[in-house]
Order: sequence, then structure tokens, then C-alpha cells
Amino acid sequence: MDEAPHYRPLYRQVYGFLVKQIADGSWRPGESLPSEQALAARLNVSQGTVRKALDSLAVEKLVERRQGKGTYVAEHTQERALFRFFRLTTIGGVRAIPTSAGETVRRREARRDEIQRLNLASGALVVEINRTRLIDGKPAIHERIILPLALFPGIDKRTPLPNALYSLYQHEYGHNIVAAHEELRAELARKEDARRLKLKPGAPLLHIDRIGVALDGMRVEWRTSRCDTSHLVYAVTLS
Amino acid sequence: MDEAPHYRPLYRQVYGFLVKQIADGSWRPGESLPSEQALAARLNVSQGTVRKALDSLAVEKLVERRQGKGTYVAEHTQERALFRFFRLTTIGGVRAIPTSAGETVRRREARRDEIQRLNLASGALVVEINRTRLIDGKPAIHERIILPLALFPGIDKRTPLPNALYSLYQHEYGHNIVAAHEELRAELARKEDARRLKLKPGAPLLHIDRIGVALDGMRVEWRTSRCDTSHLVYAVTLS
DNA sequence: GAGTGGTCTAGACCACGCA
DNA sequence: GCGTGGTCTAGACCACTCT
Repeated sequence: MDEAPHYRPLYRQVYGFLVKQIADGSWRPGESLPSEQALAARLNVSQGTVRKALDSLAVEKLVERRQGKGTYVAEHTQERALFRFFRLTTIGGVRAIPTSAGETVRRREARRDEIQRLNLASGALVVEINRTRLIDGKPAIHERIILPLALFPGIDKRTPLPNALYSLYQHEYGHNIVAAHEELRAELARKEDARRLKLKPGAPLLHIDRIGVALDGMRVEWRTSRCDTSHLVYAVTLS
Repeated sequence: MDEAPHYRPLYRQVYGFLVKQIADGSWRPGESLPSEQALAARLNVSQGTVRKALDSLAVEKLVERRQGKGTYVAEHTQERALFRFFRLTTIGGVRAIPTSAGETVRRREARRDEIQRLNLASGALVVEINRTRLIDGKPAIHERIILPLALFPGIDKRTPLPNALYSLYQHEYGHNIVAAHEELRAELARKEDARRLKLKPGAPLLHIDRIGVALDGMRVEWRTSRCDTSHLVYAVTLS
């Protein structure tokens, strides 16, 4: 007997309704939602039930709640978009701001591995972005970013791209990145790594493979980063 | 005016009380807490307030709640202790079970970096554990674990140590590891790495530096792992 | 059927931000 | 002073587990 759950609590239904509204853009990033009272009245449930749904949304960082003011659709501001999923810090533990250098953008047919990772149809078009990131003015990370063109029409014409791509995704294309699945390996610098990051071939590199997942569960971005960790570390707290 | 918060909500006070009881061992791992009703009566608050505190504890994985049964003090079972903070998977994404080989345990005075990382007094004694971990029978990870002897009296006499150390820490010493701060870098295999992991010197290694933090906030363990990531990846989901 | 946690409601009051 | 979210209470009923 492996049945689907026979029943969804009311607050989960309210939660689903709110997520849909946000995904649709009925309330835009940065805007405030109706008050708990107003939502409760509109949906014919008690305020406590709305509250429970909103609290879940806040935990998942889809909304922000401010006592005395209201509940706001969370926004990937430039600042936060840069750091929410960016785990690299200088060795003292300080976040250094990455800047871009040497950006190239082109569109082409998706390769087999890209089709698989991003759940694309064969023959789909993608945009490939290559850019080197500087920390304290020195090249430290090389990123290759693969985007399905269908989800980001015309993004290859928007050069130069902003520092914080996730903010662009959210505001211009409505794709709200809410989770990132990362896989890390140690590798050796190849010739092209050495050139881009001013290293010797054979130097150790941290290779990071990230799939960015949007609010609706779609895999929206594949990003591979190759990082010189002689002056940086990837810091994460597990709990 | 940088004042301390003027007031702590009731449910936070209840939360603090419960954490203290668990830390003290008043309820032992695996045992059930009193029911919400009973706690509410004992503490003179409403059941809803107790519930809110228990829900926080459940989110932080200090307790587990089972509908129809009760609320239980979370337990680092062998199984879960192994995997809760273990992010290495085989490339298909499957968790492989590590086994131990070549374990050495000795006690000595703490070195400067250990004193700093574990907040020790100078001259404090530590236990150093070195062991190589096998995945699918092949050496893949070398761990060096530093423990303050004061927190783990006699642990150096307990060889061979179990596979899941965190379970031992919790049940035998009352140190409940609830968070791990990890820092990752790519490095090259040195001669001793090469010997232990059957690699060539100069092969890439993932170096993981972990501080294990206990329930009371104490830094209880410093663990450095050096991993051959040719057949493994470090997988983590950011959100 | 008894006891547990889970959901839902209604209402009172508190803390905060703003005009 | 008003409206917002935050806390706290009391009580009803539901879903689950075990006896």
C-alpha cells in the first residue's frame, strides 16, 4: 500500500496557494503581501493557519517578515544574490567580493551532459558564459555557466552581465533560485586553468559543480567553478 | 544603546529549560520526554507554548517527534552518526560506508594551532587519532582527529575505536555534536598521503578541516580529512 | 479506548514601525 | 494611534500507535 497522502493540512494548502502566487509574480519581489488578517479573510481560514504557512515560507527564505511592517516577497538584492550561495571566503573567514574579468557569452546546441543535467530536450539551445572572477584584484575562480536559452531568452545579448546573476534571473526572467546542489572535487590545473588563473599546470584546484534549482523545482543553471584555494577556502556549516 | 534583549519569550525560556535538561542527561538519548500536557502542567504554561519550544528542538534535531507515540531525545545511532555530517558520496550519488584501517591513537601535549582551534589552555593534553578510511575496500580518506583529553578521559584506552565516533562521544562522554563547521581546500598529495592512500605524490586531494561543536557550544573535536576524490565527491545542498 | 502529537480556531495582549 | 507581525492561551477535533 504505497498511497499518496490522503490529506493535506489546511496550512499546506495555503502554503501552496502562496507559493503559486509568488511564482506567478502576482506579488513581485520586494513587494509586501496582504496582511495575515486580509489573507485569512480572503481564504476563509483563521489567522493562525495563515501564520503557519507564512512562517514556513519565511524559513525557506521565500518571504521576509518584519514585525510592525509586513511580509515581503524575498528579493535577491545584488548584495545577497552574490553571497547566498557563495561559500568561498578568504582564509581569515572574511567574505571577499568577487569581480568579473574576461567574460565571454555564446549560444550553441546543448551537449549530452548538459541535456542530462538540466533535463533538456535533445537539440535544445543553451547559453554558455565563461568568466574569470577576481578576489582582491587577483584571478581566483573561473566559472563556466550553462543556461537553457528557452528559459533566458536574449540573455546572450545582455553583455556585460551583472556581477550578481541570480538577481538578474529573478527580476528579468522570473526564475527564483532557491536551492543549489553542489558537488566538490579536487583536481589539477590544466593548461587553460593555468592561463586563466595565472597558476602552474598541476597546481591543485577546487572543482565545484552546481545545479541551481528554481522555486518550481526546475533545474535552471549548471555552473562549474574552478577555484585556486591557496588564498581561499570553501566554508560551510553542517547541522 | 546596545542593550541585551529586554525580554525573552516564554517559549524560548521553555526551550532553554529543555536544552538544559537534555544536556544534563536528565532524559537520556533515545528516551521519551514527558508529554506536552505534562510539561505544560509542570512549567505552568500552556500546551501551545511547550509545543512551540519542542518544535524548535525538533528542527534542530535535538529531539524527534512521533505522532501517536511521543517526543524522544535524538540519538546518534551508529547509522546516523556516520552520515549526518559525512558529505562524501560515490559519484553516482550513493553513500558508501566507510570502514577503518590502520588506526593509531596517542596522547600528547596540544600544539599551538590545536590550542587555538579548540580553545584550550596552553599545556592541555589532547588525544590524536589517525586512521585511514576505506570505501568499497579501497583507501580513500585519511583522518586526523584531535580531542581534548579533559573532555574524553581514557578515550585513548578504548581501542579499537568504533566506526561512528559521534555515537561514542554522545553515549559515553555526554558530548552531543550538533554542528560542524567545515573548510575545504584543494591540495596536492604529499609523500605520506601517497603512502596512506596508495596515490602518487602530487595527486589532487580534497582537504577538509572540521570543528565539531557540541550542544553547549563547546568546540569538542578538530578533524582534518584528506580525501582522494577521483571516485568520491563532496555533496552539499545550499538553501 | 486511552494517550500521544498534529491541526485549527478565536481571542487577548505585546512589541514594533510609522505617520 | 493605528496597523503590522509576535506571543500566549484555551479548547475542540483529527491522525496515529499501542494495548
